[in-house]
Amino acid sequence: MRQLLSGGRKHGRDSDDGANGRRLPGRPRSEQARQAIFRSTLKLLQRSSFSGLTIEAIAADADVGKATVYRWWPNKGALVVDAFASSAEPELHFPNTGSVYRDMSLQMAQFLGVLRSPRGRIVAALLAGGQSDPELLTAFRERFLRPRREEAYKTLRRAIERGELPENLDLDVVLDTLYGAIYMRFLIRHDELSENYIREVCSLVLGGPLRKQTSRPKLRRKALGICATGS
Amino acid sequence: MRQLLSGGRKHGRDSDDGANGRRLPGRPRSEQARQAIFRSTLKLLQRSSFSGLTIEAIAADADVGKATVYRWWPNKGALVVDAFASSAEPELHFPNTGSVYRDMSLQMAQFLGVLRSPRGRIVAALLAGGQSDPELLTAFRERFLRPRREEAYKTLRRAIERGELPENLDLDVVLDTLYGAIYMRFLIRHDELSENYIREVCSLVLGGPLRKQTSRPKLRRKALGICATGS
Amino acid sequence: MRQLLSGGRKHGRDSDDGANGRRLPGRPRSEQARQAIFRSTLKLLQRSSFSGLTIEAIAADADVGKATVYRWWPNKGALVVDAFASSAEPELHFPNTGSVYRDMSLQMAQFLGVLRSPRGRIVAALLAGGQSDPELLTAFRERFLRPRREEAYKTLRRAIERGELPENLDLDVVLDTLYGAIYMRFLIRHDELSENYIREVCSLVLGGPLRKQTSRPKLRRKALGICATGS
Amino acid sequence: MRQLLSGGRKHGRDSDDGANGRRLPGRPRSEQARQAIFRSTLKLLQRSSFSGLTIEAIAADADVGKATVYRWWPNKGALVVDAFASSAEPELHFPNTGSVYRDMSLQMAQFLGVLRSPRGRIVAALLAGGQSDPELLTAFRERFLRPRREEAYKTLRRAIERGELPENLDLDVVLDTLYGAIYMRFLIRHDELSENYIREVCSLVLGGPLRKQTSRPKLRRKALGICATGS
DNA sequence: AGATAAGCGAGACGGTACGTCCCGTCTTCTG
DNA sequence: CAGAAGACGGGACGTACCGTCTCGCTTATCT
Repeated sequence: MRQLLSGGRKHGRDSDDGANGRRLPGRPRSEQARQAIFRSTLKLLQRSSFSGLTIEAIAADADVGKATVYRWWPNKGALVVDAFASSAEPELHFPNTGSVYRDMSLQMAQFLGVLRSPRGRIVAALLAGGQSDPELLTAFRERFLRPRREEAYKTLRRAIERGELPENLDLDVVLDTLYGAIYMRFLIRHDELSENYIREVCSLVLGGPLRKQTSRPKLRRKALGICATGS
Repeated sequence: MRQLLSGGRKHGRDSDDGANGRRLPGRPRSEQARQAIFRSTLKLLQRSSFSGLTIEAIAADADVGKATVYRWWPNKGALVVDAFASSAEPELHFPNTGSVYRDMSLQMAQFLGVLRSPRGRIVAALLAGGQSDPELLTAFRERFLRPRREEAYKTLRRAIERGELPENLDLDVVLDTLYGAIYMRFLIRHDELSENYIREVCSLVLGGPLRKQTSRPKLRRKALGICATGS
Repeated sequence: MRQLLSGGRKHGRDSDDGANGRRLPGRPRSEQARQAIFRSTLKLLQRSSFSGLTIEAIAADADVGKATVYRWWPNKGALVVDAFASSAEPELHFPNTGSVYRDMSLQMAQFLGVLRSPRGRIVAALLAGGQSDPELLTAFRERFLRPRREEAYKTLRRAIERGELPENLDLDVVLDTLYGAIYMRFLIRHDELSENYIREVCSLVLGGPLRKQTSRPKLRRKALGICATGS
Repeated sequence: MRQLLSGGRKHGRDSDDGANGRRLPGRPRSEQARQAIFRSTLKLLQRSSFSGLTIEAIAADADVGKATVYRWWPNKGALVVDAFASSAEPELHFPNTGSVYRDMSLQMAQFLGVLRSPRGRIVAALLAGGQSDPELLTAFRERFLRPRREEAYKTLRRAIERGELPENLDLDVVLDTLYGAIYMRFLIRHDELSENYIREVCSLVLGGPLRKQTSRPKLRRKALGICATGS
């Protein structure tokens, strides 16, 4: 996962921190340039789409030679995913409230916040670009999706231990159903993507909180309770 | 909605079928060229991605002047969506089996078939392109999504009338949850997109068929039945 | 010379004036369109160069179908030369003052007036276009140059008869030397093209008028001494 | 005058030969590409006219990117004039025989040789193109015409010092009359452009050589009689 | 009067070249 | 040896005209 899409140059990050602590000869990589490139990438990506973003523009905006970009990233996708990862890491953790419904809907609401922020454009750009660049998609999965999913597993397993969810549940199916509902409205934009929508999705998939039951009793009873036992 | 993304030329389709039956002066649009362009677009799109597809290549493949393409479609996206819609219309209908679960899962399996076929690339291309071109996304929604959704509403309403689903159900939430699960795995490709996955999603969201109960009794009872009553 | 560059259609000009006086069936050529095309051609040529002039623009400006232009003129050059000839005929005649110097310099001054007028652009355009289109050059010679040259021969022969010029003079050499001096400054634009320049050229080639002698005594005395005193 | 029509890029010719001898950073301009472009330009110009010449064809023939052409020359004319100047510099000098007539007619015959060679097409192309592109014409004057004219002045001044020509002669008028006669027949092509024509023009304007008098006695006697006998 | 014929405007057609943009690579000098 | 600068061959962009074509309509002569 490390350096997923980056080039394998001499002075790249992670290359000189071996046990010996020796550095290679020659000028070391400019951390300043690296960050300027990230900054410009994210900045430009908020104005244009993935396909409208050009290395030329990034290099110009970052006051950096085009070759410096190509030296460290093999293509646009690798750079974008790196820039995204470098900026998005610390957010989006799962709470532990003692209720799956609350844990999941809170985290999904956080995620919704990200999608609505300027960084939402970047997520869209990554997924768009990933449709024609498998490595970009891989990077998105490894660097963004997987870390969150690991946490989500824990949240769901806690719910199973508490008895809130059945034991033989396929966690991936649950998570893809929950998050798929978000991604769908985010990517296709055919309907409102609101906190209330998230609550309804969670209710539908996880069973809602007590106060929700009165408003949707029939679905639960009919679709799953009675139907299940009575027929 | 008609001619959503097409140029506003004189001899466009739908322009001469008014009540008067008169044609405009000037050479009429070449239906032959139009179809050759569609054919080449779909053909090339199965080999390359949306961004790798070029108008130049389409025109060359269709033995058509580049200007003829630009005369009728303002951009690549408009052309692709038109070509896709012209080829995808007649499929993907909903059966009426008397069971929501069966109706929905059958149609979703059909849809899965499309996504797995060469035309799946086109759906991916449209959604990717749509992230930077709102009109493309609009066209996708109007020409592809909406017709299917109208049918889906009917299917769900039949289920409500039969008492399979509760009356105050938000149909859009149900549909986005079901199809979002498909789109998510289709676009992010992090996990298998199989008929079995579809069945599990339908079970989770709609409640499974009778024969499925034995295999997943706990989920239903725990997640929704017992949980609902017990908490 | 007739219809030098025009196409050979049925209803073209000069086609129905045969002995029989019969017209062909079918709609006759529109004289109105013909003149509108000429008008637009000359108008547009004053703004742009020959190569910058387009049939498309002429047709649009003349409110005429592009095919109507192509029906009657095989190419841009033919049209331009036709338009020019239709507008320039009546000018540029030679006076008969009894002095070659005066006859020639007066006519050359008239010509200078044409070159300085908006029509000068057209002469330049014709000669420029003629460098890559032999027919255009031929048309320029036949329709514009030759008629004037015929008159010029007469003027020079009168001078020979009067004894102003020697008998075995090559008239073409004299005329090309005189007019070449004008064309050179007109086309290369390296120096002033004034009435005074014309007088000096005439003096140099033909011998100047008596009153010019004081200002340029040595050249005159040497080059044309006897001539000057003898006439 | 230097770089008359060339673009103002960093690594253009003449840009690094300052006193310091330092080069600018960045890849230097490819001399190889420059010469290949010139070669192809001249080669193609001998087959087609100025307007038929395309940058696209030049770039293809020179195995060079189209952008490389546009990087250094703003338009076709600038390129053509540059290519022409780079190939025509060393010729067309004036002899010093002790006779204006001989000096001028010899040089004019050399010039005639150029006009008749494949390079003649280029001169025609330049003057044609120059009618719609003032900069092209300027370049032609500065790079081609002026150097020759400087030499011509010296030739004529020598003649004045020798007493062959009068002192107050307007040299430009003489030269434009002589060369105008050539340019006129070259550009309009209405009559033969031969060495004999040149001799006749020189005789007419400068007074012929002694041995020429027998062949054209009347003109000479009248026009230049005294001069001829008195010298 | 009707048939036949040709010109008219409009405007779409397959093409070609335009001049621009960016690609990803390269070559050079500077730090 | 990295970095900036910037030129390189390449290729697609979207536009402008080319000269041709197919329309519906108009204006004539010929039967």
